[in-house]
Amino acid sequence: MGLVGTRNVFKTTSDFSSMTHWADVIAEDLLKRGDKHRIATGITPSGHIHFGNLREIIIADAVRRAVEEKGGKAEVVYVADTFDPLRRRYPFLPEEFEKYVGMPLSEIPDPEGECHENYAEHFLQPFLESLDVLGIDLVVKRADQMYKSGEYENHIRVALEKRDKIAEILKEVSGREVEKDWSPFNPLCKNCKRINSAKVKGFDDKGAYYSCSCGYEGYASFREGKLTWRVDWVARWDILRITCEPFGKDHAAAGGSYDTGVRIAKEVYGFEPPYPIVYEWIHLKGVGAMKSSKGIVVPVKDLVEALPPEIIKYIIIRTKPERHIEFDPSMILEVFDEFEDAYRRKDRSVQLSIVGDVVYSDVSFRHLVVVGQIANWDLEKALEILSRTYHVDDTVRKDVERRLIYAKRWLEKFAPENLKFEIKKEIDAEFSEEERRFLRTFAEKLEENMSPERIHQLVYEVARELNVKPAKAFQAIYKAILGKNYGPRAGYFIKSLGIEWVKKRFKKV
RNA sequence: GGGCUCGUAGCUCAGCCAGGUAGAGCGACGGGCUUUUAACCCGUCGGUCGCGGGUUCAAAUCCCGUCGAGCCCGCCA
Repeated sequence: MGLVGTRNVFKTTSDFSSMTHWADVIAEDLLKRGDKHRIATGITPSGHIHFGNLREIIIADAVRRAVEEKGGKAEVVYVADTFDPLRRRYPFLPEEFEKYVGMPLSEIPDPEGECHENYAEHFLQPFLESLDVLGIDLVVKRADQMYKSGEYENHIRVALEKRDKIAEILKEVSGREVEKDWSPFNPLCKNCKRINSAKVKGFDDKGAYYSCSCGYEGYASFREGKLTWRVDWVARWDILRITCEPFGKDHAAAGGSYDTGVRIAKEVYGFEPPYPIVYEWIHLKGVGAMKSSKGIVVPVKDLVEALPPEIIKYIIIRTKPERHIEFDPSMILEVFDEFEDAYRRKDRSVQLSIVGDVVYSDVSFRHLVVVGQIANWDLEKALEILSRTYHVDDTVRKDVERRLIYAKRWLEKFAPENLKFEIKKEIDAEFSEEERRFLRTFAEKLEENMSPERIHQLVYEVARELNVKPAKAFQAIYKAILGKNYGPRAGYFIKSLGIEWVKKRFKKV
């Protein structure tokens, strides 16, 4: 079977929209070039890694899956730019961090105490844990370790030897002339520990002589410094044998780092640059693009705690990379609806989003939010409630067990207030004579075996009988149970609470 | 100055790559049932496909131009 068989399977499913999914289009393109691929991603851990950053990784993962499903081999590599200098003291950093500006992130202490080995790890670790939850398999490389272990040595030497050629390309492509004493290699100063302040004065085949703005003059081996970004990126492609890389549109601008990278790859190092996937930014509704530097951010960690992984991935995968995403945390419930609907249609974006062997039942997330609150988040209780309206089999049980937790966290973190309720232990409201009469009569007529629909109907019947407005009747019911005058659909709600309990409660008013 | 993306129903978007005279969801409106956790069902309304040219028997779709919106070109994805 192999390739052709696999391909046909997905033809039929994705044909629902009569359009091939972007990840499949890219995968097909890649497979025309070869059947083994390595997809690179890279994020600088200079601050909280956020939802916007995540887009790059999820795109890479989706493409990897598409390539594999079509019979190719692929893996995702994540290079953390841990050797980049701290550009400036960000607003979230303590004042004393001023002194670390210019030093590599891997050489600076954890900004929040001793919890991690260094600055970079502090932001990197939680992100990597989140990726694990998202079911994204990748090879993690840390730039500082790559440099320190000598993986870059040859490429640094070549860059220094061909310094003029690189300068020429930079000028031709970007239109910017580099300074006379420019060098593609930035030594790490032994004295001030900064990686962006030393000028290269000369080099041999093991290292470079430099003079730093701090006054120090010395010699750095090719393991004690890094290449400037535009060259670093290209060297990385070559060292790691990268065939494909998603990157933000900033790098894609004409004369930007991808453009110069293409020429440096071909003319300096002599290899074919990777297949580019340019993607747009994720905007926070009403706020603008997410920027670590501006503090406009939804940290990946928060997201992963409150939303099932497939939903997070779906938000990104259903949208073509080149389109920007308007992310509105308050509207997430609609995304759940859409996802559940797409799940039933076996939508391609859903296939690419699902982690492992997760199977959905017919219980909607919306429903779980209500049931969970009634059951006070107790799984068995929730299942018991559900069993009144669903056939609870193993699939439902397993699904509810997993998603109930998310329903709870989502409710706490993102849900609008009007979806939240709490069953009062004791009646906690004032009632008019009319309301009392209604509740008592209603309680008397309520019978154990009534269906939710029947109960709902009964509200109207009793209200009519007593000449009470239905709206008043419902309000009385919610006041007696929740202490508010609105709540979940009454019939179903009462059934879920247990007829006996409700009868008793209403008689007490 | 250069580049990218977008402009299709009130809103969010699909359709464009491989042209065949417009789709979905939501909303609105009407009804099923005289508000009940964004309840469900049925139905209706709703678009000069930003604008102007060109190619074609045929253009939302291809080409050229133009306007508008957003964004990127200091290593901020």
